[in-house]
Amino acid sequence: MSENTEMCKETEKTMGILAGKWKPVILFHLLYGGTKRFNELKRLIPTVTQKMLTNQLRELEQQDIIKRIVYAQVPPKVEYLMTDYGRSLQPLIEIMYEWGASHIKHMENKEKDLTVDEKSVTNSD
Amino acid sequence: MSENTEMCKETEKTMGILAGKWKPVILFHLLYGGTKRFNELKRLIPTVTQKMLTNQLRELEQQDIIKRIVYAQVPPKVEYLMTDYGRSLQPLIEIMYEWGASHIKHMENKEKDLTVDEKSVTNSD
DNA sequence: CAGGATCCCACCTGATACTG
DNA sequence: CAGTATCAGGTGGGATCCTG
Repeated sequence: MSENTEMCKETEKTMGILAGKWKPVILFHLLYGGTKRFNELKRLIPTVTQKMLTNQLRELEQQDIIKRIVYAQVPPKVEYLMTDYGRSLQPLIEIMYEWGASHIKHMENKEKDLTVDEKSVTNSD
Repeated sequence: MSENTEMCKETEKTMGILAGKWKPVILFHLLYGGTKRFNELKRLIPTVTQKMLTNQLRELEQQDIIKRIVYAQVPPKVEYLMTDYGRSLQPLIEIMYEWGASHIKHMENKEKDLTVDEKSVTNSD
């Protein structure tokens, strides 16, 4: 964890995996929801477009985070699931989730502070 | 940590903080190197431009992650440091760092695997 | 020293249409 | 079903020049 050695390429690498608007959401669903088909993910993430979903899934696949299984059958069927390696991201996703949750509260409290700063301070609700 | 509740806005919030090419690096330096002046950061991150450094610092400041202290003096002096709240990101940055480090090794090993896949498999080194 | 202002481009993102 | 192809828009990021 040295500060000066060629800056922290490690955190950048991690960001390289997580960067991309939909990747954390995809990982979240695959981690906690298990194997999913393409359209299942699409339903779970209604605001994503096919293009972007495909895009992000491909990148995660190339990075060995998720696995893509194609079934050679007439109604195409493709499944996505976490690789063992991808599962190592779970603690990170979990921390991100928890930090995000507390961050949301933090911001809400800041709002309140601004709202009540003119009211009586004795009211400690 | 439910899967279906309005998708995981929490992880997205966290990404909202960390997104930006230079933010993790900046946070890394401020977390482990302490208070830094503008040009100190610029020296520590040689490939960043003034514009982007300013940009990312401003965003982190607005998000209450870092604090910007301006000294009203003739040779301008501005210091940046983590807020108490920003410091709560430390475990996250640390996990990102560690995961990134192991990821780099993981990828190096994949390269090696591809290199030796034609050699004798009996060599279990 | 610590930026602000401008120009520029690549790529990220999205909507729509089409296909094996 | 699970994409691909194409077009269009917005934004992140970078280079350069200028300033209090």
